Amino acid sequence: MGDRMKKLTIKEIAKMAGVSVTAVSFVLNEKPGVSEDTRKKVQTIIEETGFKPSLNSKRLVLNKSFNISLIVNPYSSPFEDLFYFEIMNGILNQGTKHGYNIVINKIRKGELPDSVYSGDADGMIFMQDITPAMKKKAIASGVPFVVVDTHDADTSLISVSADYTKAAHMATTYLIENGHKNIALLSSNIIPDFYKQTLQGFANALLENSIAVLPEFVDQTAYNEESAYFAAKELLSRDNPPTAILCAMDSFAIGAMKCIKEMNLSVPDDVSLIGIDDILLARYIEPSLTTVKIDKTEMGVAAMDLLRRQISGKPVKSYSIPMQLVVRDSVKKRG
Amino acid sequence: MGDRMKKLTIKEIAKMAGVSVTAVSFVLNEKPGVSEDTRKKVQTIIEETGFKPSLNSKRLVLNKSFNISLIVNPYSSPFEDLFYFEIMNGILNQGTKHGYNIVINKIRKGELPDSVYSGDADGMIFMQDITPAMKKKAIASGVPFVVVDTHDADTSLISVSADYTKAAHMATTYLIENGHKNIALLSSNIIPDFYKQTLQGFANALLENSIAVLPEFVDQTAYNEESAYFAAKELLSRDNPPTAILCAMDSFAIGAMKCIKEMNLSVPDDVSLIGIDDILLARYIEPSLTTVKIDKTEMGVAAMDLLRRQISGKPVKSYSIPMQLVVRDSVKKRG
DNA sequence: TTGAAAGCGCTAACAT
DNA sequence: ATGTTAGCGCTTTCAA
Repeated sequence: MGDRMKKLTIKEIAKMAGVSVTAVSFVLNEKPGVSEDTRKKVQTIIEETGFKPSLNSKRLVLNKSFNISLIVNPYSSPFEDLFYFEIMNGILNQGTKHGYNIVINKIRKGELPDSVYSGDADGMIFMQDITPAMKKKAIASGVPFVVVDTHDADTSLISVSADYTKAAHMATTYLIENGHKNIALLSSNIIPDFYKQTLQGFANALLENSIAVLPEFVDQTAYNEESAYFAAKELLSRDNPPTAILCAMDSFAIGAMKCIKEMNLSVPDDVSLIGIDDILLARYIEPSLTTVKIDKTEMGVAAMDLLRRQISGKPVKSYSIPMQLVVRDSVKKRG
Repeated sequence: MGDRMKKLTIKEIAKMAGVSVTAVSFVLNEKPGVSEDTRKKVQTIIEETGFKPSLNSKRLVLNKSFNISLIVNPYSSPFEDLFYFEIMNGILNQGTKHGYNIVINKIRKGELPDSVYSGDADGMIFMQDITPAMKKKAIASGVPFVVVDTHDADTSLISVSADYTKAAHMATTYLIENGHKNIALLSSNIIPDFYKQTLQGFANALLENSIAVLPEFVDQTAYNEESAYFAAKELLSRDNPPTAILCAMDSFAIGAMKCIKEMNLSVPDDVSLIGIDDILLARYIEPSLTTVKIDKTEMGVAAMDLLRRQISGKPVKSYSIPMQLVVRDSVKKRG
């Protein structure tokens, strides 16, 4: 309340409190160098007036933007968006907690957002793998960054991601434990390392249980729900079709499930399905999807923490997210 | 490329081009007042050096943040988040197009984000209705704002929203056209105006077709998927149960559908279901949900446009989003 | 412990 | 058309 006459600045506050601007600045930033007395006086005035220092000035003088640029790929399917939406929540909470604005930016024409070049980002978080060209640009920009949900084997990049080798291993083992032997893998070669990882986890689990890995049971042609639909059709049209399919992403499982139903087969009675990710939808489809849950909120939190460490010049290491099996209704125990 | 020695500033560029900083500033901002010759010279240097002016300085001198604060409610269910996610996309695209950063903020302890008070937002977009207290604070802040997806009857607020009266009317009419007479409404009284609107659209459609509005067929106790589940159970346990239910939100329909299935009834054979919103999930549940689609991306675009007009001091009027029926599989034609 | 004052990198009013 | 310069509101060095 009170007078809207004069715009409040640190100078005004100083005058009102009868002290120097330096004193006010110190109080605002909780720095030592002012007497208890002065501090009290200033605090009182600040509270009475509801003064909030201008972030813009602070930005200029400190050459810091207090912005974190969250960079998303413009071409992601709704399901992927769903996946990233949860990550965003973690980033947002953790960022706000530490005084950062989270600014959403999309990649346009293969370029980093302008704001990065205008010094308007203290750090960047890339959602999803980035191209080599983008990687180069990111490094050249000199702005600290971390990549979330990467499958890139390049260990020089700081990243937060899930270990899909482990996830695939976990899922496959669960299938085997439930009596399945004819198990297919439905994966994607769009991201080479993703394919490598899922295949490796899948194959290892099979081999550990003395089950052969058959090439005709490994499909790498999926990249979204629809392509997974056709891949599943292919897989199930064989003479000796699999009794279970490991879908490297939940969204693939959704496509596969659609296909199976349309073939008048039943999940899980005829074909069992297991996914990886645990996207929101996994609970709601029918039957609900058994999957390996990757904690996406935690991915966001971890990404933000890693970025903050980088910004303050501390050493950082990439982080791998723990995961766990979520049993629902899409896998059947076989005699 | 080039020397990282000297930090590039407008001053440096001016020196390199052999002109004044004013000239450079004019060129950067595409203002008149420089000769073609000078403009060329400056542009060349800018391109060669890849100079990007500091946004921070610009902010300070123009007393503008170039940030739009997107304020979200921290307590929203995943389905609502889904709804807002699409709106966000529209806001983001339109904002970026006009040089604004979109900063995500959550309401904490009933307070506007700090950044609003620190002059760090040129405008605010509230996702979802705001409380009267928040409304007061928003107005007092002096920062232009628009509310997206409001049901508030207060016309002094600038908002972008869907006309739920119309949506309910549309949905009910469709049910009637399909031979239904015993139709129930499943709505929410959490937001009073939302209830009023949906009820009105529902009742009008009924009355226009000479069908009585029965109080026992109007339920206002839903507010999320779970509560809708119980509300549906109540509705369907009557002696003379409805053959169709209008669910005021798709998420209610999801709860209702679960209930119906668990009662060993079929959608749509025993009970038809229609929703409003067309959230992503509506396509994926089984049976897929017939609903009234509200274009959420367009809501975001419209909100951003309204906000920009406000910021530049132009007159603005609240905007109502067009909608359309999306026929899927949850409504059955009755003899 | 205190305060004066020099910038941070821009924009724009003003003078030339 | 061009250049000079005074700020914008802070932080921080330096002197008192």
